[in-house]
Amino acid sequence: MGTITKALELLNYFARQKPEIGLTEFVRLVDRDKATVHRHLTELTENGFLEQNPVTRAYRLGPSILRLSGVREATHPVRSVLRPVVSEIANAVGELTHVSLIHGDVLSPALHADPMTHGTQVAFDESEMLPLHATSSGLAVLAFAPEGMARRILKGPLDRYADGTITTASTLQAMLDEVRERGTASQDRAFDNEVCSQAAPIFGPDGEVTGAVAIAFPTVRDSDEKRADVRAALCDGMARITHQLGGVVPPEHADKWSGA
Amino acid sequence: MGTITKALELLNYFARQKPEIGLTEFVRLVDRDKATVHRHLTELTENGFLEQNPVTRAYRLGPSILRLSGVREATHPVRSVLRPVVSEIANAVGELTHVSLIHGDVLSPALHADPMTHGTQVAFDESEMLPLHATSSGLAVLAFAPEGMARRILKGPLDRYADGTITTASTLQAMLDEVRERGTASQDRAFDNEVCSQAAPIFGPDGEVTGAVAIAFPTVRDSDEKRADVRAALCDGMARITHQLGGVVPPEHADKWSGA
DNA sequence: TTGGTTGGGTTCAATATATGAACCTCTGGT
DNA sequence: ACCAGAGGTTCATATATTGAACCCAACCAA
Repeated sequence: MGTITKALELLNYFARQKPEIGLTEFVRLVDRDKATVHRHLTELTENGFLEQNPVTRAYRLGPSILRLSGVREATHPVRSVLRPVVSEIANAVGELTHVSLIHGDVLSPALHADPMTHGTQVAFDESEMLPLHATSSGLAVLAFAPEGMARRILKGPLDRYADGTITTASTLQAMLDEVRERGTASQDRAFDNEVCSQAAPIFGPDGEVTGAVAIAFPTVRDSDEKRADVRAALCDGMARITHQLGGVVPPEHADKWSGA
Repeated sequence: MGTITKALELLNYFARQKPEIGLTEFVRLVDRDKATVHRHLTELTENGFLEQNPVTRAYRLGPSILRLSGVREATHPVRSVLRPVVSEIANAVGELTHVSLIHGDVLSPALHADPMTHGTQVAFDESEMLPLHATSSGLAVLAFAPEGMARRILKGPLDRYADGTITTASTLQAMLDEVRERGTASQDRAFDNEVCSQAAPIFGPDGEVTGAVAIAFPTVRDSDEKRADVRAALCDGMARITHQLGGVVPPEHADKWSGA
């Protein structure tokens, strides 16, 4: 593993619940030598990717991140383009809606909207990468992904995240066939024991999958009626989002989302 | 210079005008060996900080940037907290308003709002770092910064950016005294030959300067009346922004901005 | 077809660069 | 006064980075 990767990995430990991390804690987290970690941290800090709380000396994400995300938004405005439509879906259904994009063999959350209409809500951590086999977003992606990706995942270890996680290649394969058929993926307690979700794929300019839009809600609010609503919202949403991002729904599959 | 810094520096070459950069172009830009640059680029790509345009194979900023900026926003919401107030100022004055934060010895833009009420407008590049001696934001910061920082800048080379750039330590020193007196900095043709600007400092929790809020407009629209308006907006804005960020205006200076 | 150019990407020996065990310093607790 | 745990530093060692040269594909012109 290269030095660059080692340093960048440090950034992944920051999350909503853990906005600041000290040197020693980092050493425990990544299990590398203190001197090494310290040098990485200072170098990241020098470049503005981290900044130090002057009183606790703990590190937190720095201003360069903001600057770069500004550039990316200005030139490739995924978020700002998506925000209105994702919010609209979230408000219509009344449940947390998020869009995630493929990044290697996991999904990277790009945007989420939470209507906050219920007392309980799904906690969505935008910093957490989503595994493909344990989320409805992942299944939606995999079902329409190129051969190689599905093969890699089917072969690889299928870690268990919650009681309902698919952990065998055969059930995953069967599930993917079903998703390909229906156009949307549905999961209950796959990633978290209290939430279920549905998702639909999003396509890029050449009709290739680039990510997924998903709606997640507490299992306790599940019902046949709700599922139908959610599915309808996703069928509508995936088309709009795909279109917004300059993508096209592959014609051979298009009918799956047009009807309902 | 460490490997990490070399790699991260690559990210700085992306800007609004240059959203995608190919391997060879990078080699020219940074003047390092192609193999080295390539390894850095691939490593950044593997970590999602870059992504490759599948057709041109050129690199652009990747999804991890979005993810991390989401985390930073969730835990340390500078942008979303600032957006309404900055927009409000921009709309009130009718000119481009931006907030920049100190990052080493330069300023890193954090947010800007452009009311787009005029035919011509200042082009603001959120990816460009602002030098302290050649921008009104920089002067506002320097005037209230700790000793050391001002000393470093006064000593260092004062590069010329435009016809009005301050390039001698003595005039800079005089200007800083004046800014400290007035509370706001004003510059004409310091960074760009067609724009002038005014700025006020922003303070952190311990009364230390953390950045500046500035209003920039084409020199052709300059007038005494406009200057007064802008200054008033900044005096109001700096207090609100400082407060929003959990900072306090140092009591010994506070009167400078309260009156007007 | 050939030959030339430009861009992306790869190889492998040489060496510059990252590493880690041990050490230092400061703070807070007892 | 002592200890524990935090952040940070040093310097010999070895490992990971480097760069000249090379390969390949696409494009262009003759």
